Amino acid sequence: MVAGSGYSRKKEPEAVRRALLDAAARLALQHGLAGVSIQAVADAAGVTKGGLFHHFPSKDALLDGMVADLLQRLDDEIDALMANDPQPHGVFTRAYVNSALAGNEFAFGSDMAALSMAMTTEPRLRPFWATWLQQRLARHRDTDGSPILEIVRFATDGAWFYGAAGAEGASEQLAPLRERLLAMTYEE
Amino acid sequence: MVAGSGYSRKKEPEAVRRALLDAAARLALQHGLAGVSIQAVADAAGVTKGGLFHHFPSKDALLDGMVADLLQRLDDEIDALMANDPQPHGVFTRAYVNSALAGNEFAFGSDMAALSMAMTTEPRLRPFWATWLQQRLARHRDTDGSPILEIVRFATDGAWFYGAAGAEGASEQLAPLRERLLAMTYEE
DNA sequence: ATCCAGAAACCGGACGGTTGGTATCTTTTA
DNA sequence: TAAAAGATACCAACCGTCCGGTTTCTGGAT
Repeated sequence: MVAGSGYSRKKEPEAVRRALLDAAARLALQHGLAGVSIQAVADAAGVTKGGLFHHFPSKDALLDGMVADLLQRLDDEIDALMANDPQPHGVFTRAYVNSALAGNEFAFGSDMAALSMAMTTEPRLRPFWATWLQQRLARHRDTDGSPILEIVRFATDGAWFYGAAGAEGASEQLAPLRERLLAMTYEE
Repeated sequence: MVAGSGYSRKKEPEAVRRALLDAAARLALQHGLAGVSIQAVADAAGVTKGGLFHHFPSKDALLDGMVADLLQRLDDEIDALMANDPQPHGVFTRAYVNSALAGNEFAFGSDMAALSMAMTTEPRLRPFWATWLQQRLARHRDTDGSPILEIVRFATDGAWFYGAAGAEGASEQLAPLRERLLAMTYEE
C-alpha cells in the first residue's frame, strides 16, 4: 500500500444505493430537479461519480430508479394503513388521504414532493404515476369504485399540491378539509 | 453596408417579448423545464441570445415573467367565463372548473401545464400560484367560500393533474367527473 | 484454515458539449 | 443623433459520461 494514496470504505452496495436514491429525492425537493446533478447526488451520498455510475448506468436510470422507489414506498405505506382499517368501503381512498395529508404536519417535504416534481418536469416519467394509480385502483374497484371516492382522491391530490406549493396557513386550512374528506369516504 | 454581413429585422419589441414568453412556455411543456434554456428559447422565438437578454436580464427573470404571464392569462380566462354566468353562488369555482377541464378536449398541452411544471420544479416559483389563488379567493369569498366548493376546486386540480400526467383514457374518465363537479357548485 | 484469483464495488480525473452571462458592435427607431 | 433593439463573439463554470485504476469481497482449491 502506498502511503497517503489509499482509501477505505466498507462495501455495502445496497446501503449505497439507498443513500443515492434518498439523496436524489432530497436534493430534488430542496433545490428543484435542476439541483439533481450526478455530482451533487454522489456528494450527498458520500460517493464519487464513478461509484454512482456503477449503480446507475445513466442519469435517466437514476431518476427512473428514484421514481420507482418512491412509488414503492407509497405502496407500502398505503398497504400498512389499509391493514388497520376495519371498514371495507373506501379503505383504499382513506389510506390514500391519510398518506398524503398525514398527521398534524402535512407531508410537504416528503417523498411525494420529489415524485410530483420528477413526473411534472420530465415528460418521460409522467406515465409512471398514472399507471400506478390505475393498477392500484383496479385492485380496489369493489371497495373504492364510487364516484364520490374518486372526487375525494382527486381533492386530496389538489389539496396536497396546494400545501406543497407553500401556501401560507395551509396546515390550518387543510386540517378541517382532511376531516371532511375522510367523512366522505364513509358515505353511501 | 458590408456585403453579406448585414442583417435586417423589423423592431417589434412587444411582439418579440410575447414570442419569448410563448416559446418558453411551449418548450417547457414539450421538453420539460430542463429544455428551457436561454439558447433554445431565443432560437424558438427567432431571436439571438443577446436579444433575449435585452428583454430579460436573467433566466430567472424570464421564468418569473413566464409564470406571471400565464397567471395573467388564467385570470383573464376566468373573468371571461364568470361574466357569462348568471348564477352568483359558485361563479368563480365554476369558471375555475371550466377553465381547467375545458371543452371536450382537456387542456393538457395548455398554459397550465407549463405553469404547474415551473412551480413544481423551481422552489422559488412555488408561492406564486398559492398567492394567486388566495388573492382570487379573497375576492369571491361571498360566493365561493363554502367548504364544498373548496373540495370541488381541489378535485379539479387533482383531476387536471391526473389528465396532464398522460393517463390513458383520461378524457372518457374525466368528462363525467367534470359534470359532477359542476353540479356540486350549485348545491346548498 | 489459508491462499489466491476474479469479480464486484468504488475512486477520481478527463473529455466534449452546453449552460447562463457579459461585452461590444451594428442597425433601427424616435 | 441619442437611445432602444438586436446581433455577434466570447467566457468560465458546469453538465453527463466515460474509463483506467484501486480496494474489498467471494468462493473454490489446497
